[in-house]
Amino acid sequence: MSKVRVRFAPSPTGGLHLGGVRTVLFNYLFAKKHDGDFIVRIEDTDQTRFVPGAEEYIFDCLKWCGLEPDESALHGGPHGPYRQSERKESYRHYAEQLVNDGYAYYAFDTPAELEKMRIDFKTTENPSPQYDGKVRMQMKNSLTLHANEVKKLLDEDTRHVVRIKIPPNETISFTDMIHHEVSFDSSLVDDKVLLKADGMPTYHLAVVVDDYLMKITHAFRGEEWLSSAPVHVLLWKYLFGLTNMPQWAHLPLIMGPGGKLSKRDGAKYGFPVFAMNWTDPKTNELTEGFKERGFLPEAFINLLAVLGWNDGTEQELYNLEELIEKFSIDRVHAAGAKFDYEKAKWFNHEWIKKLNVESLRIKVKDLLSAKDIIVDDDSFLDKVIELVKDRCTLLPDFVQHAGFFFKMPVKIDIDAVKQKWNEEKRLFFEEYIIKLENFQAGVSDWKMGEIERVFKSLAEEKNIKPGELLAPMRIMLVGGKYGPAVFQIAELIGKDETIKRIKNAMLQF
RNA sequence: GCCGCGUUGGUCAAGGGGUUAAGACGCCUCCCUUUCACGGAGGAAUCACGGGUUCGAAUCCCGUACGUGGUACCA
Repeated sequence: MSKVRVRFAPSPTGGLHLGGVRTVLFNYLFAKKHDGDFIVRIEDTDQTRFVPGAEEYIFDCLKWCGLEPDESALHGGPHGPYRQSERKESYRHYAEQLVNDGYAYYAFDTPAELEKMRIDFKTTENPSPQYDGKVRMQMKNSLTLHANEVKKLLDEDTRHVVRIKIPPNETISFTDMIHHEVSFDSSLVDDKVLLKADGMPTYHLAVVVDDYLMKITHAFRGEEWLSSAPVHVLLWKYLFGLTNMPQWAHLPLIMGPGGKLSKRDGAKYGFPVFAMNWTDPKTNELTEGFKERGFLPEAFINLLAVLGWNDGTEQELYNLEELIEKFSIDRVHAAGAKFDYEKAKWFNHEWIKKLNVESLRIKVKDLLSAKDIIVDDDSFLDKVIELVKDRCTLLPDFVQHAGFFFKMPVKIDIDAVKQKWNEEKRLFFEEYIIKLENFQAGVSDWKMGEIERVFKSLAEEKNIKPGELLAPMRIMLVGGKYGPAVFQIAELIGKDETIKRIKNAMLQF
């Protein structure tokens, strides 16, 4: 029985964006679902495109998402190597085999000559002429030149490329797992470059050769590749046989609010487009990632999975195990989807509520300490997290909602109190402080119910509505109009701290 | 321009000949809450258009429009 083997080929040109992560995710889910191998092919050859640090970055992202490739496969597994640079020799071999078999040819045209062709053949009906069956016989290649001349040029090491010779008037069709039957008229496909002048393969050659050598059975990639699929199908036919070709799945594109989701200027959307922070080594420009924005990996994976896929039920929240169990390629949409950041935040909120305290503790602690809020008692932190997590959408929200339990608020929303502040209320709080000071030092006495009872009876005595006093009390303790019940906060931060905060705040009113 | 792929509320979507066309996000109203949330109950809002086929079309077919991708010695 042949085992399922899928591979993800990270594009080394920049950060790992939403579409990229979803492609990996679907690869991963499919592999795990069928108990197969999930491996990575690294395109590290092309000097002009490979960006230093990109490989490590991609693995960091995959690790964060919990989608790491199978180790054994990565490091010298049975069908390695997985680095394109380590296969350099074989691409030339296959390219030459194609030429010898008459399926490809050497082309000696210079960039200037190509440019000239594009101008000469340009018409209104055909604004961008291709190097194809209609023009190839008028170009400088091994089809038009005499054999001797070709040999001479080759011997002289003349710069040349290898191009595939697309046959005329054929219908090239294949079955895509998502789009089903897809077909192309070969006369409309151009003679794509297979081997570049520097000896490096283009994606077209590399992907076919690698998939064959790596024994890939199913290939998932973005829909932007659908147009070049006929070239790949032909290469499979010429090189390894159509029966060995992997099953294709061209995944729908993820779109931004105004159209296609661009990797660049993710800032204009107001939400991240990369999994993790990415610094462009050329420009040193930093693009914020979902991780740093405060997303949980569980939520990130979840929201991406249901963008273009659903299991037919009303379930929307899935963990990785459930996704593996429920995933089915048949239920992946053919249509592209617009990314909705509001819904993305909802997923994160749901996951924060769903996750237990242990999973949140370290993340919250790090966030707080980054704001100089020191947590020395983990069990106290746990209580606080449990208390406030329902009101946190993004992880950094914990700073606002949990910070005041550990540190007196630096900024107090004075304006919210000032207009309604008066001498009566001042008197109330002065007396309340005295009452609070009378609480026994023993912890058992300092309970929210008791603190509240004292508050209310004093308010009644002073003939002030408790509602009038609760708002200032809250602002004194937390700094703003948010957070859990006031007296619960008072209980948690303790007697001394409560009194200290009331005193401190009154000075400012 | 040509080629490919697509089109159910603002967004994600279920539904694949007969449904009052699910559900979720967002938005609005109300309840709960002497804050902010959570939670609960409601509400507004959809089958791109035109032709067929059929007793019957969101669903099948053909056009058109629109969107999107490709049209590189980028992936």
